Amino acid sequence: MAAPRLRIAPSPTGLFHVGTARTALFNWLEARRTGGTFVLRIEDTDLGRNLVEAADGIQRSLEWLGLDWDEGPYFQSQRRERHVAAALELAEAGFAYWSDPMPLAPDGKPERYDGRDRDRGLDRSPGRALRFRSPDEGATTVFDLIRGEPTFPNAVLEDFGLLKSSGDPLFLLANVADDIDMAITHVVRGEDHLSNTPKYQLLWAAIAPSAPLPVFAHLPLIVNEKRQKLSKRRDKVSLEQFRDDGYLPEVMGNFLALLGWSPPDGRERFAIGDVIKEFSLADVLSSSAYFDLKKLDAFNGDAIRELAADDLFERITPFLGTWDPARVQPLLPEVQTRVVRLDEVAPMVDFLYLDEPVWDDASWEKALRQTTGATAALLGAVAQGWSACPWEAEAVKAVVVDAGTASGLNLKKAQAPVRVALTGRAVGPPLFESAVVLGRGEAVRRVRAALDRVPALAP
RNA sequence: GGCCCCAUCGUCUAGAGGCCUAGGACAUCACCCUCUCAAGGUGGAGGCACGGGUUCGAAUCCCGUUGGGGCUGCCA
Repeated sequence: MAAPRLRIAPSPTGLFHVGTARTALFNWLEARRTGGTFVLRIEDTDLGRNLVEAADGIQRSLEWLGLDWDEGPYFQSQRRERHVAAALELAEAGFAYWSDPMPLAPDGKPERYDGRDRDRGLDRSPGRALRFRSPDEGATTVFDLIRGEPTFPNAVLEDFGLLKSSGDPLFLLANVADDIDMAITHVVRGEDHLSNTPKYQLLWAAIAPSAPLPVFAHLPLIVNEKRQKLSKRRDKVSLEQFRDDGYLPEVMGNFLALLGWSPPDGRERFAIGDVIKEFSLADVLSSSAYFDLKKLDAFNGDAIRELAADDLFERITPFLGTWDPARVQPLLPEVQTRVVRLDEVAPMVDFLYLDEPVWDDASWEKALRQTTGATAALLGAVAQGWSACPWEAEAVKAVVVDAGTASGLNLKKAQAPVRVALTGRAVGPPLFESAVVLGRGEAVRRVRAALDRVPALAP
């Protein structure tokens, strides 16, 4: 048997959908496992909805995930003539017929087509669309690696459109014609296409009766918490968004692979490249999968913690914007166990870069309560101690411990106002390491500045 | 409405008739550790939608019910 040919065929109508990413991944895995060919085809037939930058976004997203393609990108819009020619041949052969627009319903949309033009023998003319004449009898069976052999009565298939009244090709026509021309052998796509597949097969047989039909694999849908297909309108679905939020590409690939499939040995954490040999479309589950952000976060946090220091440094740099990453580098090991996403780093260490920390009043009030009337004495002692002690974490800590003891406060309480003084917040990376990185001068200055904010008449 | 698909802890899943007293992961709860917050460690709670069959034996096979979803566009 000839080497398989698979394709990912996204439409450039917006950001890259995670569902498309998962479909691309499974196509890629199957292509790589079998030594087949992975084709990228941009389905931009709907000129009105295309976004020029989206096609580029598709390619960059695939690259980001590490999914390389062997052919393409092909652009469907550039194959318009071939699609139209195929459609006209279909009309000529009686597989399709011309049809007038349907009257508008009260809601302003055209009514559902009822087959009224089937036998009118209308000519091709401006304003008329071309429709496929679906068989009235018989049934069409789809051979699906994941779902078995669903069979559809042909009578329920509507006479779907091939060409718009503008003359432009529609999805099914372009999709099938291209799959024929590109000799696609495996159509791996979302389950939402399953119901369209009998139409796909009928069209294929009409255009290229001698070409063997591809084998199908309809992947389970990725759904939201309401178990509905992920939608761009209500759900967070763009890969670009996940990238910008600081999810690691290898984690996204790993997580997406687990939606509907798992390696035979049951392990959950893996690189997609390591799982090629174990992958099998036949092992893909058939029930829909919820996209669980919590689990993605857990995976991402784990992966961040496993990063080597220099790797982490490189990955964090773009998330710091204009800030010099070298400044935070000494604190990175402490930051590493505290972030789940890369975009959490900047707000966690902003105090190192800003002239004044972002002051959180609630944190300060809480710190004052923990130290009651001793805040001023405590901060005074810390400022004095820090001015003279060796500038390393242990010594810096000892100063706070001693200052606390002198005020009758344990370290847990004593560190609170000091932390707010330095970082502006009640939570953050370990205080003493942070102080060391901040620098003696600035640290002491901030403690003194905080001293001025202690209420004169403490409760 | 019609057609099609689906159904194991809250979630992702393991499970292809006896290995199941249903395993793992995330989430959750408790405890330990602890300068905040994390991380880490230990332990706990939690599921085969329901009803019929088939079988010596069913989470696994069959039928039905219920529930959920998809498609039904001159979108893809």
